[in-house]
Amino acid sequence: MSDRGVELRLDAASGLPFYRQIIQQIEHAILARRLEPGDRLPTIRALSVELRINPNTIQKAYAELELRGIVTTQVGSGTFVSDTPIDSAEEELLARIDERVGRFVKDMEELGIGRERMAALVLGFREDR
Amino acid sequence: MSDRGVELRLDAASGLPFYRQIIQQIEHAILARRLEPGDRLPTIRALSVELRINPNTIQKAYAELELRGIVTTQVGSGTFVSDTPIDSAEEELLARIDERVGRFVKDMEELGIGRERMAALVLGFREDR
DNA sequence: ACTATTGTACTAGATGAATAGTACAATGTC
DNA sequence: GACATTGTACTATTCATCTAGTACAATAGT
Repeated sequence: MSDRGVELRLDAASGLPFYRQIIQQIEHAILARRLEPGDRLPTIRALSVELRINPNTIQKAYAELELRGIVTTQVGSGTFVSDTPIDSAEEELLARIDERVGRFVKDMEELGIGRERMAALVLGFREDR
Repeated sequence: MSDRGVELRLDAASGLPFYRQIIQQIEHAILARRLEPGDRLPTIRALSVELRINPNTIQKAYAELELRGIVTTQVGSGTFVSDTPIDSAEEELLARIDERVGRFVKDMEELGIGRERMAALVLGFREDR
């Protein structure tokens, strides 16, 4: 069974709320095949202890993941990666997105731009002339 | 005197606060030479009426622009674009940044990604493995 | 059946930020 | 010098949103 699983790392300074970081990292782990269908996610309580945050915050993340069909939850037994968490069409799209975001972030960081500013630039950009 | 000046357009749905949109758009107008050194910006009150927002919101934007040396304010007469709002080294950098942001936004929009999501992806991206 | 373990629901606190309200100060104009 | 016009300062309200607290419900294991 090896080192299958998620290694969640929260960054309070990132500007992204915890629950959203969790979602993103789990999604990413699935795309990277570090999590596969059927794998069990850490229990809400276990994570809540490990990350030192409230159970509800993780619950919120898991709930959204379930809504998107990425995980399935079974009260009493846990939360599991769905059979087909991401269909292959979507998967390819996500891979492309990830690739572009990575390129962009790297480029911008080389220009000395921090994440927050990148985000602001993206939000405020207008094509107009 | 022509059509020199700014055409500010606020978008409440953009996720960026008004005062920041104002800053960004004025900066952009300067880079695009639609505003030049010495040009007078709309008065706080005039904008407050036109945009239907509180004077203080514009004041906040102008204050930050002044702090950055981009504009100069004279109580009684108004707010003006500084002599050298942006030095040429910085200008080139900003142009490059703008270009990359534009490319990125366009790419992502073609993939069906909205601004908010782009911002979240940027904030949460991790190079790790 | 019992008990522990899992997720769930609901409420409330806390925080932070953006914007608004209102009154003030300085300068320009006549 | 009076008055209008400009920016400024300070406070407070609104608002959203995340996170925490706490108690509940369902399932699994024995």
